[in-house]
Amino acid sequence: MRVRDFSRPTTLNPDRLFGQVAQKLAVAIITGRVRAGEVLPNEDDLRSEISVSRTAYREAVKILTAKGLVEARPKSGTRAAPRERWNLLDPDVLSWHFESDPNEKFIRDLFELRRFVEPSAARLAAQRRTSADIARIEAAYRGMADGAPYAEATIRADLAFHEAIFSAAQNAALQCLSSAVIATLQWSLLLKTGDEAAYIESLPDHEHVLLAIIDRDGDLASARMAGLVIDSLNTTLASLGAHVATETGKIARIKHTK
Amino acid sequence: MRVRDFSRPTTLNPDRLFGQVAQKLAVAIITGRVRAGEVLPNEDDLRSEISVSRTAYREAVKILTAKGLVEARPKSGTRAAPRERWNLLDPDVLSWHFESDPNEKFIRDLFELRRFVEPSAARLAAQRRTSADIARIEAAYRGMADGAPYAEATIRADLAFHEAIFSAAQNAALQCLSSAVIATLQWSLLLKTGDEAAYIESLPDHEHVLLAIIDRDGDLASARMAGLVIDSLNTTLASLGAHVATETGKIARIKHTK
DNA sequence: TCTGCGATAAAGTCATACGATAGAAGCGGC
DNA sequence: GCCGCTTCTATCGTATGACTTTATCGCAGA
Repeated sequence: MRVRDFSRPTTLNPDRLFGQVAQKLAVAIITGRVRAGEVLPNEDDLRSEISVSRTAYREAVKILTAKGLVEARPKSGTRAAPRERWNLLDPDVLSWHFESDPNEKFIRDLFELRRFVEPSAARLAAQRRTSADIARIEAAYRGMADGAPYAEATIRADLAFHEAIFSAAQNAALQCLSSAVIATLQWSLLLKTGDEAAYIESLPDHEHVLLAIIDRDGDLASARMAGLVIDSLNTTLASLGAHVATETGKIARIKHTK
Repeated sequence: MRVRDFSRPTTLNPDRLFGQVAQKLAVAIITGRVRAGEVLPNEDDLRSEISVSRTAYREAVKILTAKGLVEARPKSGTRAAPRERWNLLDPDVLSWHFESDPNEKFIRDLFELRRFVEPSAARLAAQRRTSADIARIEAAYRGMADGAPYAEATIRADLAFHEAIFSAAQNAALQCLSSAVIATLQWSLLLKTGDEAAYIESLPDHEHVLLAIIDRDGDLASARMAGLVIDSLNTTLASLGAHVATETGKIARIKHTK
């Protein structure tokens, strides 16, 4: 499944050769086409599919190594790493997940993380926000309210809304999780596309969060954000169920990890 | 400040050349010796300091690119990226932070993250733990209780305790944060070294968390873990204050971001 | 002053070569 | 025939030199 990916192209240069190779390999690993075995088929693959020099190949491997997707041991070969080693929260790794089918367990995990993290971020944002932060969040909210549901600009505004809140929380470590939240949102919006009612109903929730942050009411902002996330999870799971039900052929591919 | 680093050597191969170069560059960036300017002095530096081929240098740069520390653009050169782009939660990036002086703001940020995430992890662990999880957590606790405070084995047991709880939470996304928590703990333990009272007082807290998880009491586990984190933050901040007060020469180097 | 084209610098790509070593295959001794 | 040792090979790591691509900067012309 190839979907629209609105995440900023953080590090991988998609137009550069090593970036393309890295993406190709990463997707093969993440989708499970390559397990914990040798990645060596690529050495032939690069000779057959797209002829690429060893330099470009090695640099692609270095990128994947840095993100924990592969492990290159001195002489025994370059193997795909087990999933526990992957930096699942790395923006690129998350973005590569969009190339594969939705893994329901992983989406649940991400939503769980949102459920824990985003209310706290909203609380901090309420306590620490500057007027500039308010302007950013408010602009994003307007973009959501004014645009047509699921239009590209509207989706971008939705993502910007949540990102601005993380930014206002003034916590560098927390900020790094915003990419994971953005990815979760993208999955969610993608699956819900067409369910305009759910989108419109979520608008007041967003506004309530905004108002609580303006009022510097941390508890309220946290509670409202928690409600927002839970609603989002529920509608997403409903859509996911519908998704699975309609696309019968894909049921088997919805993998629950263990 | 070079300190003991107990984090598993995730990806960087310290014995390999490109790994050493990557570490060298990363530390230079993280400590702030290189700002958002050119990293290009290295091209000469590698010629003067340790003569390293262009291959090894480029692969090191690729690693740093993958972790968001540098941005390489065709003509304008390879620049150190602004801090917002860094993958601060990447295990290697965290481990490289240990090469620099403690940044109080960053430690606070990490503790804030712990404060939000770890109680939730404890709650999930209580709900989902298997008997194998219990065995792991309990073994780690015993290691903490039996060993001498701040001995290497004891510290490892402490880290293992928290990691085992993350593992028991059965959430892949959450699990990725365990490396950040481990890093926070290491800073904390390092700063508190010598304060045996604080360590001994924390033992019952750990045991209470363990018991709540055994009882599958999520609320209790969460609350107790929250208390543990807060206590840890308080004693750490106290030690940090003492640290700053005694090492007068370093006060200026304790940087508050912005 | 603005526009555009070429010079230029740096990253990116390719090809080749050699060294080191882990793991496998082959060989010989018991 | 089984076991241990040697050799052999595959693969990663490193080095080097040449060429390509790209984007910035400055000069020249309108």
